[in-house]
Amino acid sequence: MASLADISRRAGVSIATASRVLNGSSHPVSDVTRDRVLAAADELGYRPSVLARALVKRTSRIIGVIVGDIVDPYFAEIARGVADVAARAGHLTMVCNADRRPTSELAHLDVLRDYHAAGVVFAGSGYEDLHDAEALRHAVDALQAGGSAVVALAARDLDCPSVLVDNRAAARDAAEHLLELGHRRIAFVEGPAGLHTSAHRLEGFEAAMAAAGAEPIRVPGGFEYEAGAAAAERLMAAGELPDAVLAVNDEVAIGMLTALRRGGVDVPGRVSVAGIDDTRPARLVDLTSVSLPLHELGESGARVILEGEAGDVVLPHRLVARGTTAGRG
Amino acid sequence: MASLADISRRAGVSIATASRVLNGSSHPVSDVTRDRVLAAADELGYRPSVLARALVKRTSRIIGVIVGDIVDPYFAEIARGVADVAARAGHLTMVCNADRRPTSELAHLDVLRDYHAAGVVFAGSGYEDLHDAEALRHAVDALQAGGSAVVALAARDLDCPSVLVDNRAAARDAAEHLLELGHRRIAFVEGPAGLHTSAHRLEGFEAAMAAAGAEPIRVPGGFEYEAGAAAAERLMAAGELPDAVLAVNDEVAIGMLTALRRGGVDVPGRVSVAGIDDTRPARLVDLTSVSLPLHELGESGARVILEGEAGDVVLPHRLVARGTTAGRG
DNA sequence: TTGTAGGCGTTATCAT
DNA sequence: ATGATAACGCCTACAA
Repeated sequence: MASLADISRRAGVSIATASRVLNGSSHPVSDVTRDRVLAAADELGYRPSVLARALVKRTSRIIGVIVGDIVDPYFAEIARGVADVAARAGHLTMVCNADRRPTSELAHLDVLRDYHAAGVVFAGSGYEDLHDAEALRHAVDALQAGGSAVVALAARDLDCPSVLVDNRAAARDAAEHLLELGHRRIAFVEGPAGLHTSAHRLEGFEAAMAAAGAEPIRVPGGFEYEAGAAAAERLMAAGELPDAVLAVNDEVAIGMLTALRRGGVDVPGRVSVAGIDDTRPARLVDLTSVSLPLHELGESGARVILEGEAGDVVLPHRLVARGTTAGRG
Repeated sequence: MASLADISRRAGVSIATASRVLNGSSHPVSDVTRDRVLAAADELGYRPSVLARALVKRTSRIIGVIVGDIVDPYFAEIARGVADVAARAGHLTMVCNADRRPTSELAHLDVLRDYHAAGVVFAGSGYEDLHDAEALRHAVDALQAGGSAVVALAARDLDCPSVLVDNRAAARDAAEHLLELGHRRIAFVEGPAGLHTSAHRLEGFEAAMAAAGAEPIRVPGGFEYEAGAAAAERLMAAGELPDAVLAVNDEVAIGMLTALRRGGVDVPGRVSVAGIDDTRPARLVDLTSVSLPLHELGESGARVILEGEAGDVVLPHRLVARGTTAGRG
């Protein structure tokens, strides 16, 4: 609460001088005055007002991360990546939970703009056919016009740099792994409808199947455990189980795996199961998955904001074969 | 970017008047001028500057939630609870990841203070013997002196209201469930050392065991999957398996469960496994657990900040018996 | 090298 | 009912 005025008074200098030494200005200041100011600031426990500073400089050291679901480990890992480099640069990162609702994203963007955020990171994928698409683009424009940097870490119809992973290739690699193990009847548990990521992963799967001349089986799903479990029930109820199943993400794969085993189905003996993302739970249950550089994604995102690093990059992924996939008996 | 000055000019009124109608002041304003101002604001797309406002009012509509680990579903659920009621009141909630490091907590508290946060919620437990305890208390004092409300959702050595769950009772209930099933040799996988929550849950377990005249077995652990898996390995390597194991939380229980089954141990046939928290993954793997009102905890926390609701409350929990615990064959 | 002064966008006090 | 105007705390030309 000690302000620059307090410091200047105590140090016997003008506010301007105090300001100059206290904010690393390049403006020359004699060593003696500098020391006096520093001493005064120290004694009074001076803390610059970020509010006042943001008001005049029109930018703050805040980075917003818009995530689709804060409980999803996928986003949590990305958020940590952002926070790590942001913190190192003295920036604060705030994780905003959009609950996969565009209107909620919009609300967060407004707030971020209000606070003159240094930048905002879109961690999740956008919707293919979006009613609020226009509004979203406007919000992003406004943000950028206000000096905030914007970066997307997944496919979005936004005019901003991006750091991505190749979801089609990731799904294709997983499918090919299953095919190489000798499986032909492979089911794909789809993600939420309308999401780019869902569509891309499905495309990758179908491409691999088509190339192998195998018949793809599609099962509706989602992004959460329950969806995987429900898909498993459906598969088991249908009587004829597939040789293998690839899920749109790890959570769904684990839901599938668990329900299958609970239903007495031997995994990987009878059916192989694989996921995508390679989040922490995947490693726990020894799930075959495609490892995505989630943390790096976040780090890179923060860097394009903080250091103006070039965007439009695609980071590499790699398949990690574990205990839930095996060759045909 | 349209400021009050712009509006007042366009509406042909003073800045003061424009301000009065635009911020729901109780100061009387004639209907005609009000309409003119409203119209001008609308045409110019006026948005009040939260920064300027916070600067003069010395308070902002930000609520900070300090979590120990953003990947932990326990915290995610609490954060959602806070965000839900905060959003309804037009407040923004920012989730701050402290990585279970007091120094990190301190840093976040500083920022929150800088922004004159309306309040801060400590979602996680404090440390029993903390080097930074003094600093933390100071930070909280400063926060409160600055007008921010503070509330703790777990045991902390802080001078602030709290909304809690009874961790001792929760662990005791779980242990009693195991005892009632006829188990005698029960192991407890402990949480991270030095954390209040860890200590309380251990106490509850030991109290139940003592009351039943059973010999408690303690196994070091942590809060994550890996700790549970490691504990399982240790147990299996030791040769003689316990009848049942209670883990300090669900993640550890699931790590235990998975490792046990992978090691060929029948759960719950040979050994029963239970956790505490009842987070989403627990329901997935059909884990017996103690259900804590995590979301409500967050909601209540937000309410004591927003509505000055009385603190120092203890919310009820309840045991949920599922498929990982069974009576002795 | 140091100081003066205007401005950032609001709110609030005091006149009118 | 309306309007000046002084804060709030800081930065930054422009002067000296």
